[in-house]
Amino acid sequence: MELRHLRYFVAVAEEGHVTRAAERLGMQQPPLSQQIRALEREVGVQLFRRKPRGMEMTAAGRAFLEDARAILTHVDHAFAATRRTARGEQGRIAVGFTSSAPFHPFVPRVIRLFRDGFPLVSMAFEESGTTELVDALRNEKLDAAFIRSGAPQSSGLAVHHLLDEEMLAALPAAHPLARSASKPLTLAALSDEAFILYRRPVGPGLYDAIISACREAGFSPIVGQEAPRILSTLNLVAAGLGISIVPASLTRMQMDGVVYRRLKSDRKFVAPLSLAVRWSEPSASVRRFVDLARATAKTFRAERP
Amino acid sequence: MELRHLRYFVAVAEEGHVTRAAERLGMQQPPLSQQIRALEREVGVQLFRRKPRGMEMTAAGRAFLEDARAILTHVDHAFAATRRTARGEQGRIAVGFTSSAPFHPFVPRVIRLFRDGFPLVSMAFEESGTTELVDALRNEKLDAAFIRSGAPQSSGLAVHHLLDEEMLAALPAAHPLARSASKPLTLAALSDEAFILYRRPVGPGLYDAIISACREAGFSPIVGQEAPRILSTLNLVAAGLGISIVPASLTRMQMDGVVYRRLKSDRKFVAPLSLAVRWSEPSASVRRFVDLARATAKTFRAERP
DNA sequence: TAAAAATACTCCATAGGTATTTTAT
DNA sequence: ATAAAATACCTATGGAGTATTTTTA
Repeated sequence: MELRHLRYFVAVAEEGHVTRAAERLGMQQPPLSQQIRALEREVGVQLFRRKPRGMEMTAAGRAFLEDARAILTHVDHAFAATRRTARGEQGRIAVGFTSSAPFHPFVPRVIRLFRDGFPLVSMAFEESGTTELVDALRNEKLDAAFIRSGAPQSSGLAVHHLLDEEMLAALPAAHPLARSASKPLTLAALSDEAFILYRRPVGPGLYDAIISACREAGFSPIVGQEAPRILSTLNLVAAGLGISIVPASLTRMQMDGVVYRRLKSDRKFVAPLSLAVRWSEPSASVRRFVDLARATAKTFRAERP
Repeated sequence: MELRHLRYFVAVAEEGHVTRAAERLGMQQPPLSQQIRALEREVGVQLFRRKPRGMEMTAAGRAFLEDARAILTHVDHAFAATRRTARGEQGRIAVGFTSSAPFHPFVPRVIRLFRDGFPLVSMAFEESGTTELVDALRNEKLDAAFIRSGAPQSSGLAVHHLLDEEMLAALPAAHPLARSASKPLTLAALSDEAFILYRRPVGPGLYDAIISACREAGFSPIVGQEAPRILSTLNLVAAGLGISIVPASLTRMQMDGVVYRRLKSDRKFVAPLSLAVRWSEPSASVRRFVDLARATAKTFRAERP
């Protein structure tokens, strides 16, 4: 059986005459007659009663007509859906991010824009440490991940740098340096403080950025506690266990007992926000997502120079 | 596009290799390759990525695979359903009956047996007068109807006689003849009574049977009230407005104020119960229903000689 | 008898087969 | 170097066309 048989059957059923159906199909009557008979032979059921003035459907024919129509429209829908999928307008995309990423207003904005632009692409989200995210990308559990590193730490992934974000000192409110808000704080001034850092394996991007910035400022930071999630560092700072350096977007979390201060340094002290995807053969919706993220980052940078 | 393309696509998708898929399909690799390319060209979308060791589906290919499988199983289901319909095992059947028919235990029994034997045939029921039933059969609103006539009153219908049912006199409880239950009642004894009859146009079968039985007994019955439904006649009898003659199965309705008495006559005084169907091209499920009704009637007659 | 479907045949488009080349690791 | 897909070319099945016959109300 071929779809041709269904198309022919529907035409004959709707016209009630082989001759008229053949006309509608742009073919001759005899081959159409033959195909209909072939169909009846294959199903093993008489679908039409031959009357001197046309064809009349049997009960079995009426039953088959419904299915035939449904199958043909299903084929059309399948084609349309596949084309949309190829264009990236339909499908599914799983997005991950490190715990610090969603605080940056850029991230929800991109997701909102993507939702609006590609409503037929369903999205799934997951938050976890950078190493887990990278693994998930490799195993195809995720399609894209917002991370805080500028360059790919391992092959197989493409890391698109989107934005640089200023780093701020997070100090306990009781700390002496928390009061003198007038003059800018230098990194060097923090050389004797215990640093509370986001644990390296879960967030190597931020960790390394802080360590190397301190090195450039001429000292090796004293690492006190290490926290598993970015918000935990703020809790530890609030508890007076040390100071930390966090991306500026964290100020959205106004936490009691924590004071943020800008850092003055000769070099810009920033943390990157990037989007990592599998290097090879990303699906069209992932490409769309990356394109949208990069374009949005550009307008974002233009908004806040 | 033809179903062939879907079958080939599914095979290649499942095997991951054109060569292996060709083997499974019992054909050679090159024509299969060509058909897959033809499919991709028609959809306008790349469904596979050609790798040095096989074919890898794209996101669009995965989307299409689901639909392709669904379409192919839909085709199988359509075939199976059509065959069942042709065998009368699936479909829909609309059954009508005159108001007196459902009291006969035969009718619910047939319906129950049909339900059990052909669970995929959905049934619809309708009760109305014989003329309406006949019209409904002609307009294909009904497929079969239980009526009370022995022969087709109009062409286009086949009337299958199923059972003969004894007719009883229904008398008001206060009536003198209602007491002497010992000696059999003759029709002639009722010649001076007012007959309450089921209105002729709604039930010509019963009406004519009663009139002609009276004629044979040597009198023309005095027709008092006419009732639109068989139960109404009993109400009128109970009210003392006259006597009536009804099929024996009506005794299932034990109505206060009505007494039933058997009739003694030289000829058997019976009312027929028949099943009417369209004469031409009944659907297989209707044929099944008729066959079952006739077979059941036979066993029924054997049970109650 | 007349309109429509079925049959008989012819033809050719194309699905499928055979042999070979190209491709990518 | 090798496995697999693509290309080139050939064959033949069967879908479609033409002419004619059969069917039944």
